[in-house]
Amino acid sequence: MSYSYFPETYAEKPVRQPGRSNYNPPHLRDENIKPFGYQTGSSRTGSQAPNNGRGRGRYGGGGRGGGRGFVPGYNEVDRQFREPYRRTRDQYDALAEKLNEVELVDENPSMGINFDAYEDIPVETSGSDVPKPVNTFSEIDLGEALNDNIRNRCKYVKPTPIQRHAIPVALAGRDLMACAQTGSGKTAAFCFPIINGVLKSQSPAASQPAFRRREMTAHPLALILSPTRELCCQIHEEARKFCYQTGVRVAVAYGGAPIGSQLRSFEKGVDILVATPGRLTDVIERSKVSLTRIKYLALDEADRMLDMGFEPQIRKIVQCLGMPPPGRRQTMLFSATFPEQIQRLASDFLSNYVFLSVGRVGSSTDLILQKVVYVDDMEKQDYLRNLLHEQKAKGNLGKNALTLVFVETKRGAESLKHWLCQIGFPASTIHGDKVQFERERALQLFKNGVTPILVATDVASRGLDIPRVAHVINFDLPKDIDSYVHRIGRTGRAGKSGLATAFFSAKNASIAKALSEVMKEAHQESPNWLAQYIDGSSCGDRRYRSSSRFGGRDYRSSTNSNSYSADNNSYSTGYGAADYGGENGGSGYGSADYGGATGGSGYGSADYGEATGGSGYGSADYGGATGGVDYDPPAQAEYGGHGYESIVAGGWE
DNA sequence: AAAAAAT
Repeated sequence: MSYSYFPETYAEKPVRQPGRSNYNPPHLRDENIKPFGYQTGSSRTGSQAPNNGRGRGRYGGGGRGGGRGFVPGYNEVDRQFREPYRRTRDQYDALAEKLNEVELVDENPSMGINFDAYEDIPVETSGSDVPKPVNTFSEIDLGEALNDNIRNRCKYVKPTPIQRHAIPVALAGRDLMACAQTGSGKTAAFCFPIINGVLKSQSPAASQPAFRRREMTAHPLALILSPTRELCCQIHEEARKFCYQTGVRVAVAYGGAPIGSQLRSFEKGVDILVATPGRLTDVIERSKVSLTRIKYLALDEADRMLDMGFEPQIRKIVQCLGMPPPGRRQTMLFSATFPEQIQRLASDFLSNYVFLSVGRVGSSTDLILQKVVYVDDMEKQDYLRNLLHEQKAKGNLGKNALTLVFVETKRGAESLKHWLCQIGFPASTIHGDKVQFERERALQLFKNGVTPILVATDVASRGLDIPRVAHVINFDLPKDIDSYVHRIGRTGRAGKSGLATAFFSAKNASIAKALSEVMKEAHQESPNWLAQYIDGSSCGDRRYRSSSRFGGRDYRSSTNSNSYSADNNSYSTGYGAADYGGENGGSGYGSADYGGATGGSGYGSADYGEATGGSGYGSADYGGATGGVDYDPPAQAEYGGHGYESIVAGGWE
């Protein structure tokens, strides 16, 4: 197919028409939302969009509009940063410096942590001489600059339970294995002690003479490892917020992104390096980074990092690439789940460690309303369509709620997204077959509400903190209960409530037992029919059983454990619509959030066009967008609701 | 049998 009428240069240099566009995509027409990008007003959106398949070459330049619309000043720095050709080394450094010091503002300050939700949560610690927990940040000596950032910049008022217990342990220099429910503030729990330690070490990289001379090998004092690139970025951003104006240098190393800029960022010194394993190994082997001065090692999602596929890489990094041995470094492992055999494996990396668990290991929070429905594989799409239509019609999750749909395979993700777009639900996908650039953009489009549905593989199951995800749908249930726990943990974060719906089919018998246990622990009602799948094929599956049954326990023993709050009273969570309904309607997507975004450079129209159709699905998507299929709800979109049993709790209305 | 993680 030829689009010769459409000049090639057009895509490389998107034409910006002055003024605002009148175009408002159909799915937003009756809702007065203007997400990123629409304000730039290119006539290309939809109607003229070319059908170019993957289109990356063409869109290379236009793609990245306003990923950071909420960060004042960031776009300008970012834009300059992306025009390397005419810049000298010094200009580069100046820009890098500026980028490092750009103030990251909390995207959504109104979404503070709801601490009431965490009261009476059971906490278990074990190990010798466990340091006492604290109740306030001021009880901890984190230093003036860090305290100021915590209180005034990040608006953290008081520590979450995991922070109350983990920070004193970490500050005492002890190794730590910590389990805490999803969304309860683990990142800060390991970042604060690390930053404090770096500050106390008297030699933050910026002041080291070696780096004034641009020594070619960086020697970070702290290493934070994560299992996915997106999580790596997220931790890096968090850490930079905490480090603002402390002089502590945070750098990031992950695959799929150009290595050059990452390497340059190391040259002026690194105190804290946030990395994924592959790229880290690469930069170590190029002698750009050395681990010999590591004093702090943190593994986020530690159980994932140490499971079968990952463990050799981690072992290599921790044991073979110059890292000081346990005892000469401080090691902290964090996760929401920690199967016993992984704990056993992890003890290789630890020395006289404290085990800490807030809530039960591998349990989900009460804040998430979990539903399981039986849906035949053939009927899943129909069911999903009804569910989404009902959700939209009732608006019971709030107007701007985001829905995260998990599927089993990368291909499945693409085809489901394609179908969703066709029936009038703007969706995008994130999975490992996409290039990093596309992955990050999909996430951004989802966060911004341009595509309020994200279809994802397990790449998005762990750690990602996406505000306003009101509904997690397990279109395909995972084989592994830990994955289920992490997936549903994308909602119900920071003390907010959330909804999780699982489509259970005959294929999922192996997870039935573990699933009903997880639901029981979180005080959820599991349907009676689920029991009939339990005794059949699941009894042989020891792995899932053990992870659930021994959950909450330090595998070493339970004899020396101290219980701080034994009573496991269920706290009332109130599944009213407040969290995702009125509250967000007011402050979430109000002018504040999108005001900033609109002022930014926004998404170029090229971006929007491609994202709408989704990239990587060949011509049909783009053609679809052009023909108005993707964004034009088909006739049958009117929702009857007949014969469709409502599975959403009454309380949500 | 799938997903993720370096080029």
